[in-house]
Amino acid sequence: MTRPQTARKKRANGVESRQRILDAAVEIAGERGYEGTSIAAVSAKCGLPASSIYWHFKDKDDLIAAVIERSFETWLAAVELPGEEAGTPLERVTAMASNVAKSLVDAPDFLRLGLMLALERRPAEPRGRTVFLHVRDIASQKVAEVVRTLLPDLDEDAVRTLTTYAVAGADGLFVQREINGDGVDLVAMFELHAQLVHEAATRMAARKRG
Amino acid sequence: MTRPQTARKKRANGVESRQRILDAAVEIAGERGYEGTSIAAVSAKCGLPASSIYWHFKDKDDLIAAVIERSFETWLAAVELPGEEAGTPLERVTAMASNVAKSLVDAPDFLRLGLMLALERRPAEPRGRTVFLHVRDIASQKVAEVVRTLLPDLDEDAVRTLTTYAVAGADGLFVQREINGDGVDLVAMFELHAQLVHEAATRMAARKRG
DNA sequence: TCGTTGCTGTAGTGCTCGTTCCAATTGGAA
DNA sequence: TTCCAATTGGAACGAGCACTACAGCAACGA
Repeated sequence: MTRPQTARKKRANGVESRQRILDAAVEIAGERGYEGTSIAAVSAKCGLPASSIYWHFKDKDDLIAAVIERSFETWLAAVELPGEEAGTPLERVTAMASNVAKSLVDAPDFLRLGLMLALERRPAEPRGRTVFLHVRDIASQKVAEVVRTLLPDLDEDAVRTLTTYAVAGADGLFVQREINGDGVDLVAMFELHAQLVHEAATRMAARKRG
Repeated sequence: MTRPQTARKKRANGVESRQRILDAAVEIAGERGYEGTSIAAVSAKCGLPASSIYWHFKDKDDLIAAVIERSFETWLAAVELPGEEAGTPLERVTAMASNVAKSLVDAPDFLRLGLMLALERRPAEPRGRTVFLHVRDIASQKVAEVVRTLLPDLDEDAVRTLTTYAVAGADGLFVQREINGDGVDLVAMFELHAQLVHEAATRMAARKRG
């Protein structure tokens, strides 16, 4: 292994081990879902014994929740509405959609695991599911805020409808790409989606004014 | 193997038992996914011992595949494009979307389980996943056929893009409803979706002609 | 030098899983 | 009646699961 014989790490491995466990867990959980993620598999992939995993995390539930939390933070950073200097509202929202698409292509594990957790209806809901629904809510509110910023005329009902539709389209296009692979140009589809949502939004705003 | 087959009485329970097993399995698998569906749970729910399940189905994989197959048939029957007497193309496609939405509200287990299977990436792919991807492909082709019927001018590239987008929207809206519950009016959202897709389609057709 | 803290390594625990084996039961065919 | 095939019932299997108990060891503060 990569254990430096000179100048041993300060303390043991603490922080780094935690990261290694999370790295292994996000990969396995992103592929196999909650039940499919065994502690033994995570242990094998990160090279640390099960007892280390249980030293860092309370139980499997806690581990999965931490996986969701960490990968959401990474992912959220990639999703920002470009500033006004980036052009017209349509151009800005299209650029944002394009960024979301790229981040989903680069790191699909987060959303794949999240959707699997969200779809399951187990009697005792895992904490990971709750965490995902929470961070997903944050993302939704961000989308709603973007809609309000770009089209201040819209009433809250329209904002809610558009937000639901926008997020649903993102989920659905992601799923399509997961299923059909590279046959789906996710960036192009997201840009089309942004365009259609923008169109629907302006029409709703016009109808309200008219 | 020529058997008289004269309105024979059910020997033991044969066909009915098979249905009972499938009924129990579709419910559990729709809630808990592949790994979460244990033979013991199915056995408990349908009241038949595990050995009966293994008499009717080769193994767990075979059972899940049969679940997908049967529920797809039920579901597909609900999805037809209304005939020309139903009005304009937009009205017809909107009505079709509305029907799909209703069928998903009534029987969400099929798509929920299918999406869970589709998202998982296990080393040895379960047959249920293959079956779902196959029946999903059938549904997609049906959508493509509807697009071609209503707008014969479109080239195949546009048809493919529109089909992908239409199916993705359906998946995404379904997921939204699974997550947010009755807060999402699935029928209304599907009708909005149909409208936007129709709009995009006519614009694509016009751009080609122009 | 000593004790404490932080983490790793080994070797389990009891439980549930998918699956199998085989002995009953049951109703029609001979 | 006897036989057979279609089912059911029950018990057991080895494997893998989440999780734990506990000893060992490296680095610090004292």
